[in-house]
Amino acid sequence: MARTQGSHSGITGPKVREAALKLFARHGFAAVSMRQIAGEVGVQAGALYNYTPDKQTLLFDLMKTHLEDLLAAQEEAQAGQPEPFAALRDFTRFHINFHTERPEEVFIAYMELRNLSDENFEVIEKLRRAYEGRLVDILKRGVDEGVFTIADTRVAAMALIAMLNGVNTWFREGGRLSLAEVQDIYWDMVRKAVSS
Amino acid sequence: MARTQGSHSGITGPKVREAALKLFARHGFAAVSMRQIAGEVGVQAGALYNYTPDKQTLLFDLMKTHLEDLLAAQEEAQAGQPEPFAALRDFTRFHINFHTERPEEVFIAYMELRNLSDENFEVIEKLRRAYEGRLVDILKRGVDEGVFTIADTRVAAMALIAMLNGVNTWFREGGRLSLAEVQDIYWDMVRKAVSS
DNA sequence: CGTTGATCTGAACACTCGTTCAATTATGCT
DNA sequence: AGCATAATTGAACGAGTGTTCAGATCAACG
Repeated sequence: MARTQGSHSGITGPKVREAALKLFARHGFAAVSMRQIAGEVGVQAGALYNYTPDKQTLLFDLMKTHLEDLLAAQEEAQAGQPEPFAALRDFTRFHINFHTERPEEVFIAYMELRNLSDENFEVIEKLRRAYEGRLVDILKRGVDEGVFTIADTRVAAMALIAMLNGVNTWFREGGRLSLAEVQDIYWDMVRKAVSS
Repeated sequence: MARTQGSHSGITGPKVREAALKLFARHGFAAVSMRQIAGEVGVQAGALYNYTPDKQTLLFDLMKTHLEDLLAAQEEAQAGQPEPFAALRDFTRFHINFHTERPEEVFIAYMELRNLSDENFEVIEKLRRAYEGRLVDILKRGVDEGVFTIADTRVAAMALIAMLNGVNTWFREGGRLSLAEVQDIYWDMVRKAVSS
């Protein structure tokens, strides 16, 4: 046998990425085989190599796309907000929103860093640092304008992002709290943490 | 060949756990083979099965021991601190201290949950929740006594622990900041986050 | 309608995996 | 000193790994 009916790059390509995303998030990169991904797509393992040069690049592309989307979305959400206080509030809400909408991508981007080659790791790390930089900038502006009281902006940025990332470990849509309520609770803590 | 010189359960046993800890933390559970662990110990793969029934139990024991140590150490550090404010300060310092001292155990305990069987996962999750409960209790007492202002104690506990765990992702001994400085910075943020 | 190129199969390659076990040797006890 | 047993080896098991590729088939274009 060979090419199957209805096969098309525009369909199989996204399917491969979706299957990899789901399986990597669920079982971890190392624990998922190319045959499992192929099975999820409905194709033989060899066919995957029309869409990725190898398994690791598949992981890398997922992470890279996710972080680029994150940066682009953050830029749009934040577009021209000069007030540090409002900017921090928007950042907090945006971060929770974006991350709870993509739990699988987030999980992979934070858990599978060690499975990247050195070069790929550098690319991903640079993107992550760029995102952290956005928050650092907001905090610095706030400190300069006397709106925030922060001992160390870099540490504060790391601390706040870690705190916000924590939402993904427990929040489930349809649970005790709505997303809006969670956003309010976290914004309350963030706001107070950077106040005097 | 067979039993080697100097071989002893009291020596090889801990060596196996140390090797597994180091390798699991560095490469991830699924990416580490029993032969790699054995190589690190200086023994053949078969010999490992004198110390663990299987690979997964090896992981489980590492996680269980870590969390039990954490609970015991926290209990001792907190022993009879009735004041919620002082208790939260002590908790913050203790948590940072304990976690930065055991980066490998912490990493494994948070990253390898999905590699546990259902029963093993339940045991670990119960221990983790017990630890979170310690913080929830402190926060609740503080709210009752009017010392803290918190919208949702459970969420606040999760948020604070996530924030404190973040230290492990960037802190390195001998870096720009000392551990004491880091503890002060985080305590400052924690304190403010639960204040009115 | 015929042809070309994209797409997929299925088999194969060369390893690696976790785990078991008979055989063998060192250690600790009497 | 001699013996029981704890500790380890090394080979073996069956299954699974990522990746390659010739050959087969389908889709689309001229």
